[in-house]
Amino acid sequence: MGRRRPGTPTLEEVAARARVGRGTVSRVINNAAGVKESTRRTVQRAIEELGYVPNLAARSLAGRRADAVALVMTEPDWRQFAEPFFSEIVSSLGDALTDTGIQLLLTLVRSDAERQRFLEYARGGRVDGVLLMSVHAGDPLPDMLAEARMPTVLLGRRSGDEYVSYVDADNIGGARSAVSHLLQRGRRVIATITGPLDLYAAQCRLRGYQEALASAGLEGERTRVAESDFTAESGRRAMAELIERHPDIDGVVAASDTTAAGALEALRAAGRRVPEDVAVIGFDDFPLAQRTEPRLTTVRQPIEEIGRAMVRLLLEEMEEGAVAWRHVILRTELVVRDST
Amino acid sequence: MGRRRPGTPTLEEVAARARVGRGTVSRVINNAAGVKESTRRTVQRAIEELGYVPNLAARSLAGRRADAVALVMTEPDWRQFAEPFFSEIVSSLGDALTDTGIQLLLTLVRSDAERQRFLEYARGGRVDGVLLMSVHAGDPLPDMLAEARMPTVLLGRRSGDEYVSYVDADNIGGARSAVSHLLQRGRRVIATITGPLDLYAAQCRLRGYQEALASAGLEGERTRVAESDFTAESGRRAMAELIERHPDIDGVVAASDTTAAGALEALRAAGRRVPEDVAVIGFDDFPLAQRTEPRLTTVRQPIEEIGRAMVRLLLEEMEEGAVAWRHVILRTELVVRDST
DNA sequence: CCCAGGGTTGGGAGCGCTCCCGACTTGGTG
DNA sequence: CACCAAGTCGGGAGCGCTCCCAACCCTGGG
Repeated sequence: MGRRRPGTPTLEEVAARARVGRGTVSRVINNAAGVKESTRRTVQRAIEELGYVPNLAARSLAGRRADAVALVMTEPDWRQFAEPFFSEIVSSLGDALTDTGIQLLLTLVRSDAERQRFLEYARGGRVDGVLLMSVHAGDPLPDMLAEARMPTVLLGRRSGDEYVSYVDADNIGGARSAVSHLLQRGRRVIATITGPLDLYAAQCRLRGYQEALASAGLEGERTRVAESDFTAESGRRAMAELIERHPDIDGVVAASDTTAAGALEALRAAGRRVPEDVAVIGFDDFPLAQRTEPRLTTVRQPIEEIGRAMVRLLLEEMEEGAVAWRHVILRTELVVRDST
Repeated sequence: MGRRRPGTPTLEEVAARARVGRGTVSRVINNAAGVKESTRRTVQRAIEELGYVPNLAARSLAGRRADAVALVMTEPDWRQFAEPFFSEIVSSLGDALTDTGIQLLLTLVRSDAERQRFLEYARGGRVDGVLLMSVHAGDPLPDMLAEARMPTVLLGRRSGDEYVSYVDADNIGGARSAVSHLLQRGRRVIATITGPLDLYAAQCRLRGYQEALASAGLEGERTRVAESDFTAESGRRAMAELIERHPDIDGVVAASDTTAAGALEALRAAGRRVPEDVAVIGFDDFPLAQRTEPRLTTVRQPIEEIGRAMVRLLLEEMEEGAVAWRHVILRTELVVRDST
């Protein structure tokens, strides 16, 4: 296992070259106050001349921190990763971390072995905190991290998750507003295409749909609900199924823009006009929503804010050492375009 | 910056509890030989009772290795990440690393600042090697890593890349075989939809297309070439454009399955039957290729082997300290389905 | 000219582990 | 029963950094 790399200059060597003490060099590289400007410059020159780079293992060991956080994807079906939601979130997290000096590391956890390995990595101190996305109902990872007292923030809660911090969008409210909008537009036979129902977010959106119908005095029929897995393909299938069961459908609330895009195709194939015959609403407001034909009315999730909030909560937990749990629910917003 | 976590037991404490020396405990946790079975069990019990987890920073510092490698995505347009190619590769790399005890970390490099930060991370010794995917022509990262003597393996070479290790598929050969196949099927007006041409892989596929046409004595017309960015949407657009320019097209070689899927839609929209009027060939052989209508004939890239080869090369470089460059070109394979 | 007090600086004491050498146990041999 | 090699073990010497306290340097007021 000879994995060592060629000798890099050490802090001590920089100190010798600049004719100062170790402490001074340390202060300079950490931008700490209390160093005379002239000294700082001397040290900086020595650093450049030697091409010095701090050894992060030593820094971690002495400083008891890693300056890195992990974003874990536990998606058992890792292909979901290809959905735009992931890349949008990852991007926003990256942005939110930009000037904290913290490195964002993505890791896959696709099996028990990988979960175990990651846990050792985290407990071993290679990261200071963990962001978890797309956590399914039975996943033990959050509890394991909690037990290890590792600061953790979930994206999207699971039902009953109180003893862990999370950031989530107001899925129920979003779905309600989608249905209300359709009702206002005079639609009366409204169906929904849900996401995978082992995801709490998908359950919430379904609940919002049902509640809105109920409070409008309309019967929420079970048969007007079809499940998808958030992909366009499954959206198409679900829509086809719904039309067949209920030819009189005049409105659909989809669980994501991707799903809605699939639904649009199915409607076109069935000869239904959108929005004239059937109005369609998506969820997420991804760039995709503006490129469909017609452009999609959709419930906007504030992805940018979600990322920022996750990072903020995580930093807070890291600061205080996970003594409290924080929950943030972000408001959604209906974006009306041409499909309703 | 109080980022420290609560006190974890140390190796020394385990040793004390098991009434052995530090060295013995170290041997046990590293599964080294030369420990009596009974001693090993005693130590193991102590480890469990204390819930001991090795401090990886200390291990790195003393052992001069990180037991981690990074997979860097330098895609300036990070949304490409959502393409299936990425998740397939990531999956195969994960598999290839499973029993090496090495943690795979994905990192995004979307800007100069992020590139700099990653470089410090890598040079600081947090990873033992770097895998680079989707490297565009002008990207300075490979050279920077080489200068730091960091073991590095590229996925897909860039033109003229000799002084860096890489793994690539035989893109030229793959494209040639696609064209040959169409010629055999009696097609004579063959177009191509390329990938983004600043990617060497896309250039190679284009070259293969041109060479195959030339050696069949057919004129390779420039106007039968349309560029895409590997997305379905751009494939659709490119195809529409091609049909307009050349209504007599009877064969198309697309630069990826996703692009081909887009092309299929455009053909359908234009009332062309596949394969009767126009034969279509994809590239990659993703699961998608079997779900299109009709199922796609495609040039298979051996993703699994690519991942394994990348890991193998990287491990070799890590072992010897980047003293040589290795190049592996993997054969592609034509998979004939219903679209030709 | 002396001294207080703030601004700088040096370097000891770890952080928790691996490496490795020397020492101690065995059990078999002569 | 002495002796030796192989099998086990203990613990010193770092790895390169941060933290922190003591020591030093000035400056200005008394």
